[in-house]
Amino acid sequence: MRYSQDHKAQTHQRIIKEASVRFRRDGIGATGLQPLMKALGLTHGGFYSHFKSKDELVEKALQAAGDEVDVVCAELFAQDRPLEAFIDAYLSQWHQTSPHEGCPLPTMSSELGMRGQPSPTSDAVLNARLRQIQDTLESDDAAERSIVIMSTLVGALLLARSVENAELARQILDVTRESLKQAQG
Amino acid sequence: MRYSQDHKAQTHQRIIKEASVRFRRDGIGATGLQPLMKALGLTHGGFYSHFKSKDELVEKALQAAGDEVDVVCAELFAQDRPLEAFIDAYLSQWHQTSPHEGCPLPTMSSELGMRGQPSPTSDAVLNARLRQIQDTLESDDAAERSIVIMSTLVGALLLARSVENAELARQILDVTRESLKQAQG
DNA sequence: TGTACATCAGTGAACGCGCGTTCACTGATGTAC
DNA sequence: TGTACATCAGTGAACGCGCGTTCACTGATGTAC
Repeated sequence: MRYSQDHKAQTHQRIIKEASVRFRRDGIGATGLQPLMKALGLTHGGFYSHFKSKDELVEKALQAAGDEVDVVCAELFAQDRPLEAFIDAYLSQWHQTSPHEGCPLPTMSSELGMRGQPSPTSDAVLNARLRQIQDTLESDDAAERSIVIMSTLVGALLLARSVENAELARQILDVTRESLKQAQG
Repeated sequence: MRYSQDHKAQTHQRIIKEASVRFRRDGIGATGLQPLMKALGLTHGGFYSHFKSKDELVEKALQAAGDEVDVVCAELFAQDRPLEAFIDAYLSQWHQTSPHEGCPLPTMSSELGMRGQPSPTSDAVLNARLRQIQDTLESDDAAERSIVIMSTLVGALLLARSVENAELARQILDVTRESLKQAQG
């Protein structure tokens, strides 16, 4: 059945959005296209009138996750103390327990790194964050500092999420947050 | 056919060793038991006379990877400037390109975190590193510092491995390495 | 020491299942007259 | 404005495949006599 006007574009976006959630929460490999389409009230066969492969969806979903995070970060970096706001948000309890709505780097990077053909989209997401951090720093080693800060944020969130001991998880976030903020003076 | 003496124990260890390599290199989900056993010159049916499930192998393989890394780290921490030696090794080009022989945290953590039932083995691996770092620090916030250092190391390696741009990857490792070493004074 | 038997690590076919992908089809809508 | 037709988003069965797991079986070795 042919649908009205922009119906296809809407469905296209709904698929990307749901994929970006599932890839971040469950992983790329563990996310099936069949359950994904079913969750949207669609049948799996229709998938290929939107994307030519799962790989293409991965690319689009990663990009969408990046864009989503861009919006949130734009607000954070518009605040009084932008870097502190960003660090607080990145290492918040909310971010720890909401991988599906958060930064795709701690969840998807390892799988993306293991794939045969890595995509530049992952680089774009990282570079967007690096540039934002860089712009808040006055020092002449701003580029270098931004890399260290992002590495620390990504590592701390990854570890906090993977650790069984809830107290240790909390400590990783708290300690890292305070250390990074303190380093900014 | 019944094999001699400790033949079973040897096979058991060979399976664990091969799994620890593949889980770190390819990921847990992407590693099939069939190809794994075949690579050892065995048939897949025999797997279950060694382990009761893939999950049990994951646990054992993670532990084995941890033990393996423990040995390497013991040597590093026995050197003159133990923390610098550890940081240099962790963020070395060798470690970047050898996930299958390296620290299981940057490769396996995200998948372990996504599993329903996380295991304490992952915590044990992390805690082993934290304690080693802690013991080299004189400051009274050694515990906190060790957490931040490990977060940074894990994040930097993860990002360096996942990024497409080789120059950016190199920069992530170099910049983070120097920053961490400098922070030690 | 030589023979009969029990053990059990490893074999290989088979189980059901979900995966990504293909494809002939449907039928409500947009378009042309 | 009303009718005939073309479009194509979505359907749902089917494809081959590899997954984790089960199971009846094999046969070289260790053990008992």
